[in-house]
Amino acid sequence: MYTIKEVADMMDVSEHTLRFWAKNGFIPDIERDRNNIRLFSEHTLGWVKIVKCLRNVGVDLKSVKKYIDLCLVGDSTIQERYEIILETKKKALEQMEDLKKQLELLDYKENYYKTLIANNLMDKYNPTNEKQILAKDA
Amino acid sequence: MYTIKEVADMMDVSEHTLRFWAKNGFIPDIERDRNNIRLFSEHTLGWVKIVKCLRNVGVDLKSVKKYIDLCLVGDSTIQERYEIILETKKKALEQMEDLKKQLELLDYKENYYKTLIANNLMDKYNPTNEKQILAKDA
DNA sequence: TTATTGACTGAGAGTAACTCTCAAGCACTA
DNA sequence: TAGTGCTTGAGAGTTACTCTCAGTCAATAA
Repeated sequence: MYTIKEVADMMDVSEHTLRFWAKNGFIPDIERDRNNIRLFSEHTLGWVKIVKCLRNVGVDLKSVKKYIDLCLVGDSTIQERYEIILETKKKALEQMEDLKKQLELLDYKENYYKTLIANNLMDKYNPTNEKQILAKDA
Repeated sequence: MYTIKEVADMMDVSEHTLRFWAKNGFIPDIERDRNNIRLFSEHTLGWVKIVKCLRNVGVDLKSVKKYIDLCLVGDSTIQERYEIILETKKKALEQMEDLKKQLELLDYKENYYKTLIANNLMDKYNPTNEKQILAKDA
């Protein structure tokens, strides 16, 4: 059993956020000790893990709630949950592609600045490096 | 020269967001026609591109502003801008790693549900698939 | 035994970054 | 010349936290 602080450290989610998720039904089955302190079991960590995963991939809380509630309903929702997971995977893969594109631009900028610094050159007339970027994109 | 709508479509950023960015100094040098309508040049698109890139990687607006302002100052800030780009690249790569981890969990869930559906099995006692996930992680 | 330290609590205010609504202006078209 | 469609700025609303605060409780230090 873990305290909220331990879970926050382990999962890299703030205590505030964990409380917020707990209060709003994103983490079911949290036990309490005799002093009303939350105790997270391994089972409960599973909920935290999936909520964190969905949020990281950009699923909004409303949809996360829907998924959690489907889990709680039980067997009859397996197909629906499966589809949500597939949909979420698609989103995640799109984000990967997007990140890769942004990294290309960052790489380009890195080299641009590196060259400028190495050659002690100026970019007075071209603050966004626009011409180079477009030339490269074209 | 592009209208705000054209830019919004091209760059996949909403018109609202473009106006918000423009109003707050994230997109310098936007011209206007005689009816006060914004006209985006290729040069201006460069700004949109870098703002979008930084935001997508999770850089907050305050830091984006800092970078933009450094660009506007000119040559003397090249070193500092270079460091910001390096820092941002690091963040982007971390996000990649994170996304990969989330994808592993999603893959696991996908297979779990797929098997359940194929075998018409139940997950009554294990709504978060906790045991399996931990077994795999362990 | 008292005092203080530190983790925890719920309620609710504050924040970032959009996101949306609205009334108004202008230009084209039937 | 009325309507349609696109634009404008101002400002309200939304999401998902994020932080502050006053208060409870248990354990340790004096």
